[in-house]
Amino acid sequence: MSPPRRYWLMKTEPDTFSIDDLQRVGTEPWNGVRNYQARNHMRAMRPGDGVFLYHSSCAVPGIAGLATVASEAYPDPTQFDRKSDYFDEKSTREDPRWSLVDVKFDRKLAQPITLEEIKAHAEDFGEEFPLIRRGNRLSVLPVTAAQWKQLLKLEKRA
DNA sequence: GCCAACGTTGGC
DNA sequence: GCCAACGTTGGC
Repeated sequence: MSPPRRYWLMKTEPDTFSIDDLQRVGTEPWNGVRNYQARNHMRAMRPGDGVFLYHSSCAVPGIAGLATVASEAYPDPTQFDRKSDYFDEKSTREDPRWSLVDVKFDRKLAQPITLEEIKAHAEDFGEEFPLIRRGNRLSVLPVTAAQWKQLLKLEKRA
């Protein structure tokens, strides 16, 4: 029996890598995550899991599109690359510290589900929803099936 | 193991 | 650009 599909939210800065970039490349190895909690969430991902792609640090922060987890977690190659910004001299190939998954483009939302809208419906998501907790900085976070459904209801169809 | 200093994130 | 919140580092 296959495990149930799970859901996640992954942040990206659109100036660096946006939903349009993901659409263009199709599938992207989600490298550069250097936070243990976020890493652990990626290690829990399974191919087929649903992903909200969230644009942060931009004019209108919010969910910009949908994607799918396209691989199991595997070692992030940039941790071994001296020339990479994500190089980690303390990581070894025998015991890699950082993991990533491949993320596959699903669709771009006609209009983003903005952080403002999400906050306005905060009561639908419960107190536990990390995205709208004060000072949240986690770049990869779990979304429950109920939250996934509720959030999609906020989408304005074209 | 505590905690101050520091760096980063991310909304505004 | 500001600043609050948070994670990490390193001295003790």
